[in-house]
Amino acid sequence: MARALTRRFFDRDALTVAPELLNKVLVGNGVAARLVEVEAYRADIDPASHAFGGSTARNQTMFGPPGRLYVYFTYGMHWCANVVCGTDGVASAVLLRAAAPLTGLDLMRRRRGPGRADRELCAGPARLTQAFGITGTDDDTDLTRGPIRVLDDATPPPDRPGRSVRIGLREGRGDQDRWRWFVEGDPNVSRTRIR
DNA sequence: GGTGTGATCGTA
DNA sequence: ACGATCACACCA
Repeated sequence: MARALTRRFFDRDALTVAPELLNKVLVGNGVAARLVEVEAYRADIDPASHAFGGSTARNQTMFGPPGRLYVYFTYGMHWCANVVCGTDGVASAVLLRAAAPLTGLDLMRRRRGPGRADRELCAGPARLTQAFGITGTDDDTDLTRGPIRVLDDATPPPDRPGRSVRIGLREGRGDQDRWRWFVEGDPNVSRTRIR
């Protein structure tokens, strides 16, 4: 029996929430997948965060209540989805980077393009949103109540999750930045190209 | 397995 | 000008 995560779950530091999101189930728009890779972003100490420079029209959602989707458009063609966290007074979020498809694989394949291997459906932040049909219209929707939710089906996060620096960033790297967590050995973890 | 490059446009 | 990316070409 699966329960939707409540606002209380997200009302904590993104660095605490991120590893606990591993193995939770993202469900909505006719599909479901188990989260296997996430990254934390924190505007106060994090030059890589979209909110590092303060509030703008684009990053507004990150300054709002926890448990909402922050969806942004990037590279002129891709959408990426985050869960807003509640770190007090700090715009923070967890980027959903990859998931293992559970149900609705036909629908995912229809959205992603025919002939995709199962492991290519949700292995990457923009692939995941495409497989789920998530776009800018889903920005600021409530993940604890809305059509898209995160479920706890009593599968615990890994005891020893994989951990690394974040992917694709030029800013915000350092010894303190090992804010990417993933399920070690899962074939749906995204290809990691660190620049 | 890996690396290199073009696509494409909102944001700062 | 560049990006919290992807797909495909090509090499190994």
